[in-house]
Amino acid sequence: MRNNQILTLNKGSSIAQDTGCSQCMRKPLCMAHTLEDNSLHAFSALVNHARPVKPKQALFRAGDRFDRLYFVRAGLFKSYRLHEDGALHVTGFHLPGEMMGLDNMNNGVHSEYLEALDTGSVCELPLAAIEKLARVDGALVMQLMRTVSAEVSREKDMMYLLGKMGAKQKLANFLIDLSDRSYTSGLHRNKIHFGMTRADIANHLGMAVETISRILQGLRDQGILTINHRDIELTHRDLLESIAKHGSIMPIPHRDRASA
Amino acid sequence: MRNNQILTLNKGSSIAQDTGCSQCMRKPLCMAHTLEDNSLHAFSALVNHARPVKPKQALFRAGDRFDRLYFVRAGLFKSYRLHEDGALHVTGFHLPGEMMGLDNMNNGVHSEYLEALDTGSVCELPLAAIEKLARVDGALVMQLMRTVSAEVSREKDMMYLLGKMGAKQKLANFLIDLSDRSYTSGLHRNKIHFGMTRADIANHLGMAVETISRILQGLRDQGILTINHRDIELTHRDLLESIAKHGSIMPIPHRDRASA
DNA sequence: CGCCACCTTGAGGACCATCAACATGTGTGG
DNA sequence: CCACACATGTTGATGGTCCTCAAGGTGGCG
Repeated sequence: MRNNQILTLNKGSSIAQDTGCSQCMRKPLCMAHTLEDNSLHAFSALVNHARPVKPKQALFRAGDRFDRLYFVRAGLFKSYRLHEDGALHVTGFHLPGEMMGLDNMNNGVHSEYLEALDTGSVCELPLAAIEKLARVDGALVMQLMRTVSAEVSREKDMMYLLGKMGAKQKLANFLIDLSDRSYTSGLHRNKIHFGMTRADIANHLGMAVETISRILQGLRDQGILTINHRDIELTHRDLLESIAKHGSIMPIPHRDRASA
Repeated sequence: MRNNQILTLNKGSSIAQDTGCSQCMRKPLCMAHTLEDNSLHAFSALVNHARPVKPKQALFRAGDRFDRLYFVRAGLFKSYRLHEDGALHVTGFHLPGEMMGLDNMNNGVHSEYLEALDTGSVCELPLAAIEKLARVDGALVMQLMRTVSAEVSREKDMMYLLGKMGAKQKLANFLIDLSDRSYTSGLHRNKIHFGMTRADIANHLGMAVETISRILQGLRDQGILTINHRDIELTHRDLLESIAKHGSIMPIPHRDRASA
């Protein structure tokens, strides 16, 4: 009982009038949500909607031509890079409504791999369409810029996390982030389902799998969350947030501070 | 004998016909370099050129309205964030030709601070202008996207560095990167001049100042570089690159490898 | 000259990666 | 339905890397 009902929308044929943006159930999340009716129509006409994707299927590989942007309609995706020395680095996970594939438009060739962890579907926006759209509606370009900017912002957060935080704080932030994004995608806020392995998480956060395991058990022992395979329930979000912010549980938040 | 000659171009008046993009000495580095003559003209007319900046002067602060993009014309800049707990995080350094200020267009308010480390100058592109320009020339939008995409790509590199590398490897990569970018900006490749303190570097790379110091001395003792205050000369770039790639000096690069 | 910011050097210990072994779950074929 | 293999996850012991604290050195600028 995963997201099959979404896929079936597109199953029978490729006519799929009903998969256009205006009636998309993900519209509130999509970058298209701010567009006016006529702009939305133009946008929708240029998008390839709801292409189904199977688990482990790759949307693109490093070296592939960079000719379109992707938006998650359903499912969970991960992107990663392969470095010269053979090291693999998981650069991100992608939930419904989020943009993917903006890894290196610069030289027209992807630098990342992008693959599905789940059954899912994506919408595709050809790069060539953007230029056209820009002429029709400048606001859309601005919206695209905003989406990209948000991505940049999130990556700076990630840099802070990777550079400055201890293992526990990293994981706490990861969980909260995932929880928030799941919630934005319409799922329950405190019940997270992973599609990724702990190795994926560890790799992404720059730590060892064993450390993930230990910290997770530690949080469970403190009664902050419950674990069941890849399902986690946050039973004490406040405490987890305290760890995410300060690296440990703060007794009572002070309000006075002789700050600089 | 820093970059004063550039500033003097703009000193006398603000008429400054000669500070337009078409004759800018930084043009080869700027995102404007791919534009056709007529597009370039339209672009140039909307840009505020070569605004001079004094050391420590802030171009914007977190909370300021996000209404323009900046391009370094001369000098060195650093951007940083202030986190809830009071922690400061240096998010990047910016050399001539590079774009700055795309930290959070999303909600129209900056999330970073951006300030000059040196005397310098910047060009400003009002956001409102982008929308106009898009209608004139779709290619410019694409160019902007490419610039942004390059930024995203660089940040992913940074995530890898912060998450996966040891201290020595981090610093080696930082030096090489700085060297390359200095070179791109027209300076000598193996003679780097810092405008930033070691504390800034340490903060940026997620390490302690003491570690920076120690590793730098270590590299000096190995004869890989020479240090003079904030001037560093790379005397054995190959060795430094080896450290940057593998975390240590590799004896002889193998060419045969039973890879997967 | 003396202050202050910046940098260096040393000693000790925390944190977490690593190695190793085991547990649990999942899928496959008999 | 069971047996087996493989992937994934847990748990424990050990050591290295690098942060922290502390003290001293250096240069710039009033």
